[in-house]
Amino acid sequence: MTKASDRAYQHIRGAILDGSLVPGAQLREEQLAAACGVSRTPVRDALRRLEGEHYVRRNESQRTFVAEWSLDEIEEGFVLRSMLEGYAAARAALRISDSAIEQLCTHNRAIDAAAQADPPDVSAFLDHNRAFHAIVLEGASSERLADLLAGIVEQPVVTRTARQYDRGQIQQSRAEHDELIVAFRRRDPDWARAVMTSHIRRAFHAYHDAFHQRPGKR
Amino acid sequence: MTKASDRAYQHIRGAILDGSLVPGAQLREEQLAAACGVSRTPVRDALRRLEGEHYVRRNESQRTFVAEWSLDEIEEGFVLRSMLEGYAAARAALRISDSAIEQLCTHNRAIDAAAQADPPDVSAFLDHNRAFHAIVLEGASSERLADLLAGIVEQPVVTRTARQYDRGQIQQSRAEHDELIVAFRRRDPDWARAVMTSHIRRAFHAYHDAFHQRPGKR
DNA sequence: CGATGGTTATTTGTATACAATAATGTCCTG
DNA sequence: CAGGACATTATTGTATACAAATAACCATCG
Repeated sequence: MTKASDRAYQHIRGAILDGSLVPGAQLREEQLAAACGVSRTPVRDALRRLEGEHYVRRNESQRTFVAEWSLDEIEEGFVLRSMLEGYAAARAALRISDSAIEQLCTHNRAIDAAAQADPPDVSAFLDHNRAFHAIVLEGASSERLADLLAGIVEQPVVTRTARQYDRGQIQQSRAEHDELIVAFRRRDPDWARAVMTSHIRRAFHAYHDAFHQRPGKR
Repeated sequence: MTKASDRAYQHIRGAILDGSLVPGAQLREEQLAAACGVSRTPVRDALRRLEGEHYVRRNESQRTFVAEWSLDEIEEGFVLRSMLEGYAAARAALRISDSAIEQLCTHNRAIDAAAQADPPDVSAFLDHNRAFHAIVLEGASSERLADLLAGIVEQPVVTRTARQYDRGQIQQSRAEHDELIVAFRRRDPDWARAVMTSHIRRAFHAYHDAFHQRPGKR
């Protein structure tokens, strides 16, 4: 997108991700336009894009709201993500370049460092974790698959989960990444798929524990 | 969407599906606006929507073209569709209502009739086949899944394939649908998934035969 | 007191004018 | 004649005014 419409997109998306726009809140084009310093036209573009990426929803009379997620919908997201990202890992096992595998190692070393920092550097973990998964997806070299996953992965609620990861959970992620790297080195698509599926599945349970079992604890 | 923007969407989408807008053709907003009898604003909305559904693509300088599909991309579409629609069938096996199963039977009887007509009524087959798959997806009761599949299923090239189905292929489809119905009656998600995966996979080979092996024959 | 109808206010949809950017063509120069 | 700078044209992006649709409000009636 170009300048103004991109600015609106970043602004609104950022506000949703950092929680200043809460789920269920109504988004008025004129108000957003004022907040972003642009006119309604690029705001409308941004809202359509955010709707496609499931950050916002529109009701039957075309009014726009920050998306609210039920537990069922969130779990369904994790199931779909594990299926698609597992498939991505399988494809990547057969296609990823050695240099890309090296990059995976680099990011995973950074994740290890983030885990060992005191206190653990969760923000660094999030960044390198994101980069790690992006490289895997890139290695799958399927635009269509990347497109499907783009609409699933970035849920504010999921990001908030990972933000609460403790040292042990970060180390566990790192270990799973390491196993994936070995599967890649062996060019074993079935193994890669299984590791990735399990990795995502574990993330779901981390989310579930954090927000539905014993919220706030541990 | 509302009136004008919906009209533009239908018009452009229809022109792509019936081939009057060929893959690779550039779409100019002003020209489309004139053709649809609306202004550029709703045309822009329609193009964004069609971009999300992969009917059109935009190049790096924001110009829009009718999407072109490589063989690899088409096969990838079939793979993803078999995976997701297989999962939909598995979910549906555990959730679909008896009355929905009855509807599936009705549509499949209509497909049988279409196969036995002389000449086979391919158009009726396409309609009832579409309805059949829609009911399965409905039975899966996952909005998110429905959303992902929406962006994959309706490829002009795929529709063109099915339009060339002969009597035997229609009968084969009907038989696979019947087996799926039995799997639903037994509430067996694994069976349902396997049948659906196989069903889609066969469709891919029908496409491949029709357009890449011996075009026009059989 | 609740429901219903109509009036007002709010919000989104559309058209249009103008600005910005990319593509195209032309003319000069080596 | 090739290549490149510049002017011209084509195309998309943005702002704004107005129209249409929807929701909110209030009064009136049962």
